[in-house]
Amino acid sequence: MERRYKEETGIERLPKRQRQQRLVELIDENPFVTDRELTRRLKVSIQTIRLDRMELGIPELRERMKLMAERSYDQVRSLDAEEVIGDIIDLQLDRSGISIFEIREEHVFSRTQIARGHHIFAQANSLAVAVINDEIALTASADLRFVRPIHLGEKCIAKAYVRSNPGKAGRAKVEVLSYVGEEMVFQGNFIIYRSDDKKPLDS
Amino acid sequence: MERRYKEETGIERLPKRQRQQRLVELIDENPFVTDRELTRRLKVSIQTIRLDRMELGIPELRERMKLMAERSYDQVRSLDAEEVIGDIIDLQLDRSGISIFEIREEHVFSRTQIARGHHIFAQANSLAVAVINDEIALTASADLRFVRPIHLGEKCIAKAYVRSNPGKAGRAKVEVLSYVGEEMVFQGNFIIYRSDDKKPLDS
DNA sequence: TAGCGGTTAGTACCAGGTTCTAAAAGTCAT
DNA sequence: ATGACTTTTAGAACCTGGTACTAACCGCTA
Repeated sequence: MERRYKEETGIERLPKRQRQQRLVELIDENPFVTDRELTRRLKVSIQTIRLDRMELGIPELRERMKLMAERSYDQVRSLDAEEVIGDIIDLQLDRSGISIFEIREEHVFSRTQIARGHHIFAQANSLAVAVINDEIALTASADLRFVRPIHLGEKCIAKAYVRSNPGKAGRAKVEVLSYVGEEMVFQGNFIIYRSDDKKPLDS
Repeated sequence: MERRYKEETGIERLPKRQRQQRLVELIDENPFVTDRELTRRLKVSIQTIRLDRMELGIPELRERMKLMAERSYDQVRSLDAEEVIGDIIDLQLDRSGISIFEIREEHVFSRTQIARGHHIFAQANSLAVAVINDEIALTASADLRFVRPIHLGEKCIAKAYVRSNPGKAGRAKVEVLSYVGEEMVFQGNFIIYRSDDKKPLDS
């Protein structure tokens, strides 16, 4: 229930609900804040802060830091596995491959909710490199068409087809077509250098 | 100095140097280990563990977690600001722009230390979009050449030039040339849709 | 035998909490 | 104003995972 605090106290306090909301905001914008600091900001006792945290299910500072550390540690470990962007669900080396990539918050322009091009490229490029059956495969050149914008939440399915020189040295041509549902949203033609050639160029 | 412990103790211990090396390994492979756990693994007292940590300059568990949390927090924050990949150091809207991007661990293939193509593309693409003076700018198509591989630690300087339709509706052509030092390492031609046009395509 | 490096033990103290009990203060209906 | 009720505050005991410091001990060697 809302409470009207005595004006005599002269202390500006918020009703419970608003205070708890503010608490969430404060911790959100600085997860490293201690309860003691929060008492200063919210002008209530440390016990109130702690009751609020309990009600809201917000763990203590150390627990928050531990969670962040663990999360980042897991990420670092999986970053190594992230040689490929998107999940490859089918791969026939030197022939074709399919990968799925879901457009999430971090992939879109915040204003428009439209995926940034380099993520779409990254998926296609990764797949093109993966499909080449070679020690080292690097993108030499590419020709891209972004057919229509891809939005937050859409699942982008990339299909790669090796168009030339399968199993042979030098450069391979890979065509990648990306779809959302039935609709083609991206098309790219990649030239990939293979390791047996003398001068790999990139990727 | 090396010590030969009594065999009578029956306890297998390592000389100081090797123990400290092992300590580093253990903390390295699991940064969340407590001193107490380390006493179990290394069969020495907790004081020895702590002396070792001091000598080696390894902070306590909580400090380690805090550092990891802070590091990851900074990353998350910079990801948010990462509407543009690379630091833009010069921008003349509808004319030209320059950005710098340093190739770090997370940008390279671990095996070859060569930057993955999509990062180089991301820098160029971001710059091409940024240089267009419009509400919404999306990549419609692109034509890329990865001239030579870019390695870990190299600073990639991308220069973008608007080639057509400056300030006018429809689509703009942007050429991006990326250099390491004097050497051109990447070249891309982008077609960018501007918001005043009816159907933006991507980026 | 004294000295030295390395190890261990123990105590006091710390931050940043949790858990629990209890009391005080504010609010509302009657 | 009174009693019931929510909300806030206080305080003490306890916890983890340490730091800081003092003191002792062990094994070896000069």
